[in-house]
Amino acid sequence: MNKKRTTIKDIANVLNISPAAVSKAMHDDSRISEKTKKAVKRVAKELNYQPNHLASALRSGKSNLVGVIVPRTNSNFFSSVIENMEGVLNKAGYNIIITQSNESFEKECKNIDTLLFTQVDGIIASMANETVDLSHYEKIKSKGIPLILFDRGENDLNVDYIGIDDYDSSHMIIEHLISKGCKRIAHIGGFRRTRIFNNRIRGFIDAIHKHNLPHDDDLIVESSLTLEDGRIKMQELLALDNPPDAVYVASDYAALGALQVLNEQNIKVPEEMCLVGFGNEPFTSLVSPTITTVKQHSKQIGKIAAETFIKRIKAKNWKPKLEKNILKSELIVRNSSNRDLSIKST
Amino acid sequence: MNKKRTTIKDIANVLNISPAAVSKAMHDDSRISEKTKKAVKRVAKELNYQPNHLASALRSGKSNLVGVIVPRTNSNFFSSVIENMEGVLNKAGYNIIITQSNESFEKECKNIDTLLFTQVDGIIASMANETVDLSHYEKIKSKGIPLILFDRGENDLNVDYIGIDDYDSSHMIIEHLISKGCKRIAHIGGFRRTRIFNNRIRGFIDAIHKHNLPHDDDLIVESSLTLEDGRIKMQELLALDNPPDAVYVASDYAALGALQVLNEQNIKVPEEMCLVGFGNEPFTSLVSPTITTVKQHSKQIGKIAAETFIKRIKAKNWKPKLEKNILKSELIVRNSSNRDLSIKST
DNA sequence: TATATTTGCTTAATCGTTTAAGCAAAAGTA
DNA sequence: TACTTTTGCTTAAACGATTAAGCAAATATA
Repeated sequence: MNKKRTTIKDIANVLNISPAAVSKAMHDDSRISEKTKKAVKRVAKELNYQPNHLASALRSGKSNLVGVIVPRTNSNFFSSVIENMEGVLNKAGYNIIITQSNESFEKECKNIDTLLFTQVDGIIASMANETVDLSHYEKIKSKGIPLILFDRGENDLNVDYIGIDDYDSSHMIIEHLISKGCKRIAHIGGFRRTRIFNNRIRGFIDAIHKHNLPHDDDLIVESSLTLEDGRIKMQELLALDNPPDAVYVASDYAALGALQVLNEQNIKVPEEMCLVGFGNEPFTSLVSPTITTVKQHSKQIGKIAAETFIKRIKAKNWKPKLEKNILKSELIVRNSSNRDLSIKST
Repeated sequence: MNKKRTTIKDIANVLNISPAAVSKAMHDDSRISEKTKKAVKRVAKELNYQPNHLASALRSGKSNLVGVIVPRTNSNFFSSVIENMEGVLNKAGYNIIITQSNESFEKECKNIDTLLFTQVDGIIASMANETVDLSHYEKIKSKGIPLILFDRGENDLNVDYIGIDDYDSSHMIIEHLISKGCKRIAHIGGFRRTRIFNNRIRGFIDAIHKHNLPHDDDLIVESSLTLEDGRIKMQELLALDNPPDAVYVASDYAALGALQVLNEQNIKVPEEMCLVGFGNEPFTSLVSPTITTVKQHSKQIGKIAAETFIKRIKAKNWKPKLEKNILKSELIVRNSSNRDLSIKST
């Protein structure tokens, strides 16, 4: 029962040098001879030395841990972002702690406390739907550790941000729908208080105006964008005196709910109603009809977020110039909007 | 720019007592007077004291961190397990570090190294599909920290395990299909080397025999159970001279692939072919027809796994009696197998 | 009143590493 | 040869908490 871990002291004893020399040898300090370095590394391997992360973190003030906060992990988008973030961070010697807010403001605050308590070197987060008060994020900033936001961000916080161009995405969608002959387009959006949803709504309205389509307030609704919200809002839209001939939903989950209602009411998609979602969740290609949606480049977002963190850590002199990475999104046209123009036309 | 954190020393200075007294007061040591405790806690709050987790972990040898390894987080099952595990562990003062293996053996090994390096107090894991060699898990055991497996476990490791009764689940499914008039049932399973898939196959075979249905080796196939695998294996089954009238697929993803093929080939589900999946992924209730599946009680599995860990930590004297929690699963009957018996009957 | 026990703290060592400071010996320079 | 510089290490003090040991003063017990 060999409970005792090997420490640098043990290595030092074997080689009759000081623990300090061992520590420096392990870090390839220039003031240690190659011979000693070789010997130290050999003995370290022989004794199966595993550095005590806590001790080095305590001494150096660095934990080599990055905290990640996402609304939930069981979304394809977030899980893909995390996977790619992890790849970059692991290579740079960082490990990540993933926490979920479940879209709850309270849980998000707790997560931040947990992460700060764990002495993470930085936090990469995507805000919960509920979040309006930003004081807990200010807390991170005031500690002086890097904070990077992605997808769900907030301009007021004045921190690095990586996301897609939501405003432009709305334009892409509207132009696609117009090209499919749609004349009266509705938008089931998220709440305006969240930046990305506000941008999507602004993009929607501006694109509508640009192309001289009717701007009817009844056609723009806000919700939490759950599947159930999608159902309810779709029903409301269908009950209008003058219902739309296309719906752009700001989330795939809500789009699915809308699709269910359309199927139930025997409204043919895309013939009678075009439908577009957002996020490219896997199920969009599995349901019938398959749903046209927007790909958010989760891989790049993850990588860039991680790289931005590393830049911030390396730049000791906290430069105020912020990274605002806005990626172009990609429209994935599927059956829910891909109707034959030879029948209906311009 | 107030970079300096408050330490117990600062509190001690304010109150003119020793840091040791402060530490004890914070931990409600019986040898500290109520008056001092009150004062310490008041000053701690005033100075916004946050205990340095690294220092206490280093000294006490406990990190209060639990490592979690899952094949992937973007599955509803695993994300729900994690959420519930987290609830229990947070209450007990533990935080969790989530890592994903992406079903890769190599990544799993790396994750274990990462977690051990981070000095976690225990590891709760579900094994990757690829994993056959168990030496890296033995490494955890040899460090003397608790290892708890769930869902994807392995008897040879001789550790605590929480999962559902896969053998019994197969029986439930077969009996349900027989009650729906199915006479020739096929099984698209996972690889036998993984315990749960082996159990499902064993259960399938035994149930077939028990009810005197034909046991045809062509009707039992093994695969990685991806959506694509489901497609391929379904096509193979349909190409048989004597194809089945029902298919039990050991994963919802593969079941979805099978359903796509059936839809494409205009084979009516459930009239001509009954289909049952496994896992109760959300999309099973979203596709058309909805898929009959098995609910795995992710919430309970998460909770019990966390509670088992806590038990192990508290039981300093490493009792060899292992927890083997086998929960009963629940069959969720949906349209893909719910055919009208008044037409076809016993 | 004398002794034992309890209370409420302090002192100092410790966890394993990093790192500033320092010091010989070796090598370079004039 | 006499000096500066570089090399290759050592010493010792941190980092911030925990904790065993100890010691007065207060309280209890005989």
